[in-house]
Amino acid sequence: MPKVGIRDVAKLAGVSTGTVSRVLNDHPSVTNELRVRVRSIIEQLGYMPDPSARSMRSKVSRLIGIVIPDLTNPFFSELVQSAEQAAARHGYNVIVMTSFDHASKEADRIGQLTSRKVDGILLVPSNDFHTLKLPKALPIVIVDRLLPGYSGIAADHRSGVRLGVEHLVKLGHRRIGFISGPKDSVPANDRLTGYLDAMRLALDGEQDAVPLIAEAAFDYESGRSAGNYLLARARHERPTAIFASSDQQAIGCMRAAHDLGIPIPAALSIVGFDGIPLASMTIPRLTTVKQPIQEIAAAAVAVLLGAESRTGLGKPLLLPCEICEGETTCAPQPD
Amino acid sequence: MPKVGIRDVAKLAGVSTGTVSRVLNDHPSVTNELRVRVRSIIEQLGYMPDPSARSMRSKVSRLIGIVIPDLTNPFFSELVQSAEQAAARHGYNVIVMTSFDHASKEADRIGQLTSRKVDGILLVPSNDFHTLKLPKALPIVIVDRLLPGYSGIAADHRSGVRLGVEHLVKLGHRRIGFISGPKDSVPANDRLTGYLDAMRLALDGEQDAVPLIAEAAFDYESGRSAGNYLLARARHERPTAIFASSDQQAIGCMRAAHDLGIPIPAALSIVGFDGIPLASMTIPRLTTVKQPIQEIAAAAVAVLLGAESRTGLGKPLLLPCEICEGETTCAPQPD
DNA sequence: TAGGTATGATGAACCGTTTCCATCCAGGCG
DNA sequence: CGCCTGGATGGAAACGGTTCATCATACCTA
Repeated sequence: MPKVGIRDVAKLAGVSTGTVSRVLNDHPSVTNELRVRVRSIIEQLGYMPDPSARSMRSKVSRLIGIVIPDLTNPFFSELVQSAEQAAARHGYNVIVMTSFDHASKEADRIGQLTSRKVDGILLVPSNDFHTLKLPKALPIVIVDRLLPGYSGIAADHRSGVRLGVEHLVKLGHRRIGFISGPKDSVPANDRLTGYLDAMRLALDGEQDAVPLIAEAAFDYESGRSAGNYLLARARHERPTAIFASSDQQAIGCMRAAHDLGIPIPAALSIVGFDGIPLASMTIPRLTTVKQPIQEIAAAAVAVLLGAESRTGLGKPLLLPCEICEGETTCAPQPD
Repeated sequence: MPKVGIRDVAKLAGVSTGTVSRVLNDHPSVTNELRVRVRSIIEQLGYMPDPSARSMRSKVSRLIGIVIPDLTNPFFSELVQSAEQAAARHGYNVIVMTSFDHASKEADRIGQLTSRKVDGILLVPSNDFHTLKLPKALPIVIVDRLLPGYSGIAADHRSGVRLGVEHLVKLGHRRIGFISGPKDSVPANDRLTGYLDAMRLALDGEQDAVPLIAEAAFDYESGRSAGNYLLARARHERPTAIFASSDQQAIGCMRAAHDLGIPIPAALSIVGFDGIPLASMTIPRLTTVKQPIQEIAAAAVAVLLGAESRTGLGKPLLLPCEICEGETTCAPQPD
């Protein structure tokens, strides 16, 4: 069967191709009656405009690029999925690429997307992101790992952690340990700052309220050894609660406590950060601070598509986190 | 800066645009000397051909579509990541879409990809896939959830499970329980068949070798209750080993055993299926049958791009699984 | 040496839309 | 009533490559 083009539609409708095109693009200056007639012909013929031809002339591809460090990371996979959804609602499709946290790969991917003429790029920068020159012509929105000097969208890690720590304080905890993320990670430092904020503001002056920090990577195993480190002291010196910078860390920490014979939450409350699906699958279910991934993705797409005007170098947009109470927190037991 | 087009390159090189085009596409009938000269001009000008213009005439988009049920599922996210890698090696990019296991969404996505003129589609069909009419014109390869009557690529679930069960048999186990997947899932049934194969072949005639099966969904919680069910009997009747149809099930089952005070692997060996990253993060590390995800993805892309000739309705390509020994298996203890 | 042929390069047509410009027509106004 | 204004439509150029029919050149062969 010969493919049906815009000319076929035009001929059958008895109008010019220009008019069909205007109907296709909802151009205001088409009579309603005509619009309806052309639409029905389009329907009848099963005509679908060719995106290449369209994009060649109009310079709009209805395609956005997503570059993330690692799709295997549940946080990013959920982010991508949400972004795809959001883009679809605007009639856009997404091209996904992985940088493997490698700056040169990242630059290459961005170049590919640029030459593909995508209408925008959603970028989660790799950790060894240095001073990548971003293509000036193309809308780029940086997500999650905000770069100083660039605008972007992320969860408000700092306030989120503070929320979680204050939750523990409200329950009566004073000796609250913190498992930090890697030192060179921007979000990790934001989270640490949130912890210090909360400790200072809520507990200033109280003698027990000394920050107690273990640095670790974000993964499970690191969380476990950080937990072991924090818990390796006499009972009345040991923290009664631990806030972990990631859910994976928190789960590792639960494991450490369990192995030490410390019951959760009776003798130790634990709060995680991220809100990945796994968090609700542990036993007991992990209390965690959930990042608003869907909202982040939706906002990023909205910015890219210019639904919200942004000039590029504004200040970052921070979205609030939310605490998800599970079963790993309760008031501290008397010694 | 005015964008540099093929004409600029041609003019500067003193050749025609046709020649430049043929250099771009490695057409054989260009002098080597000329090829080099044009290439250097291209480099010098930083010229990048416009994919839309290119695709409009040549009908090749260098884009492939991927439709999966759920990107949040670690198996699929790894599949997508591997496919993206494989496609990139061929100079292709991928458009990712999620069907949420919904047949109508799936049909819609496939339609979008078709009208985008992708060069092929990698499809993991949704579970309520009925008799979706696949666009005849477009190469489609079905992955993982094979459909009877269609060609496709998947891990050899049946042999893989058999491998795992035989591993347990070799260790000396006889009472081997099996946590199955949902009845209406094709891979779940393949896995069940593999279990039955192994039990029949290896243990035929032995009195203890009675299949012991619990049906469950693939998730963690279902695995836990299936584990509880299988383990709720007197010690000498209880299975000494359990094979779970997914790693998540296996981890849930570990939890169940732990809660019942059954030490792993001393009193119960457990083997999972899939080989997701989480499997190596449990304590003890889960022994599991790993699906060759990368190979599946690479093969699927190769088929799509016609690197391997395909007739469309050939027989499915099954790739072998591999056992990853962890710490959840050992010989059964004497009663 | 003339005719045939293989090879490399050319120029123009072509792909299927969008968009610009000219045209036409209806209605308002002086 | 003629002129002007502005909205609706038609017609064709333009977008930036690829490809096809042609052509020039040089090489072979009879």
